[in-house]
Amino acid sequence: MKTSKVPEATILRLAVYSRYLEQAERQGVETISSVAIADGTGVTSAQVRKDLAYFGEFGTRGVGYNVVDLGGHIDRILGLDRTWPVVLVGAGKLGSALALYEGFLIRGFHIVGVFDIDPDPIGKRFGSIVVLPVDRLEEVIKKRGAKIGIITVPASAAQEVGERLVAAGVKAILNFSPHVLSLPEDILVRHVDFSLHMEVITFNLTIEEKKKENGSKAHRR
Amino acid sequence: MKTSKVPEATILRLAVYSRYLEQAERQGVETISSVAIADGTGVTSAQVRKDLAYFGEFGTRGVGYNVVDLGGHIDRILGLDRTWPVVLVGAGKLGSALALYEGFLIRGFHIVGVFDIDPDPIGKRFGSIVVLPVDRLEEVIKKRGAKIGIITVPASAAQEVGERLVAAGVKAILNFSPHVLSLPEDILVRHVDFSLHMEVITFNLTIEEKKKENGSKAHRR
DNA sequence: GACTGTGAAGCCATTCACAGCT
DNA sequence: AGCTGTGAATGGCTTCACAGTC
Repeated sequence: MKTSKVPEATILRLAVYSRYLEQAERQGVETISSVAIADGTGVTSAQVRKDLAYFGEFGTRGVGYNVVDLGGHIDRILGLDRTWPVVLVGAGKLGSALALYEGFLIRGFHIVGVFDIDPDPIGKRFGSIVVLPVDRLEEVIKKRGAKIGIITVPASAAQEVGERLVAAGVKAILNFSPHVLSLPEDILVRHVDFSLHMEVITFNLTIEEKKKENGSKAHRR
Repeated sequence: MKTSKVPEATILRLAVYSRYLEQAERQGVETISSVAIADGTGVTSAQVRKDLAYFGEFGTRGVGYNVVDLGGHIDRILGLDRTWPVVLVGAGKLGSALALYEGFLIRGFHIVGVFDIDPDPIGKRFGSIVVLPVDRLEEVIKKRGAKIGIITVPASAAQEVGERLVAAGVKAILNFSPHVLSLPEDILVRHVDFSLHMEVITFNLTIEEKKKENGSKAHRR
């Protein structure tokens, strides 16, 4: 019983297709080809068709895909055909930004609880919800049935927070702290580290520079 | 003149090794094996050795790697052996959080300018720097020699901001807006979309649920 | 004996190219 | 003719396994 045979890259692309289809739908497009989706999302048309083929046949040969239809299918595949209650621990700068992040709301991710250990931010409002002390974490997770948690606490507190989330019934965690969580295998953890992106950038910029240096060196002799 | 033959996955892992080595160094470890690095970062030891092999021979057979030494090599490879001036456009919630993000500072990414179109946040201080109007974007980029820009503006403004950054000399962009930028090929753009992570999570949670359903269905008949 | 560095094998994802439908 | 769906070919990354070194 493996988790699935679908590449993660495919899932990420499906999410991108979904956004593109929403846009096409807003523009009143009714039918769309794999080439059009590919152009709009920066992949190849064969890739689009292969990705969709993992889940069924959604198009009509000689015609293309019905935009609304395909969008619905993809959203169902991704689990976006419903709302997901999410709890967030760590009401610092980043936590506050995420609690109010519209991208989450639009896609059905509802922040139903924001928590902090520090008494300072407790009582603050983020939209309709109020920052609570971490003591009430378990209570809220259970009452709201949250299966997803977001961690935006400092590295030192991350592991403990992760364990409490799991103990209270959370099945998946989006971790923005720099600490690498060690949690049971069946818990889905995704680690977001902005510096990692920056480092890919600086690696490439550094290569560019080296190339230029070598170029001028070759020229010189 | 291809950009390089090194897989991006390798670069990302090098960044992770770098963090792990820093930690080992702080703990006073002098020598470390590929197995130890692998265990500490969740990869295989062969992977660690292969990744390093792209750039040279840094270890001693029968012994392992010198922690400080290897860390230095990796940081040089990633371009982390210096500081990088970075400008940030969009002083909203997320922009503020990033402007103060310690993870950047620690790794040598110095935010040397924060800009906004909205007059509201202008004049606000983030640490030592003050939010400026976007008119002064070009001036600051040139004066400080920034090659990296971060975009945290709404989708509607992202494209224009991207173009202005490039026109002023920025070579790489970390884009937090939901808009997919179209910029010259030689500009390195990395798109960060939190919802994408969430969608990978909901896809997997949805699969889990389906599995359980099928399990009980199979049981029932 | 321990551990690195690496060619070869294996595996997985992407691309190709075309048969099949409208 | 146009476009999807897919088996086959390709390409690239990861794992294996071992020769080389300390």
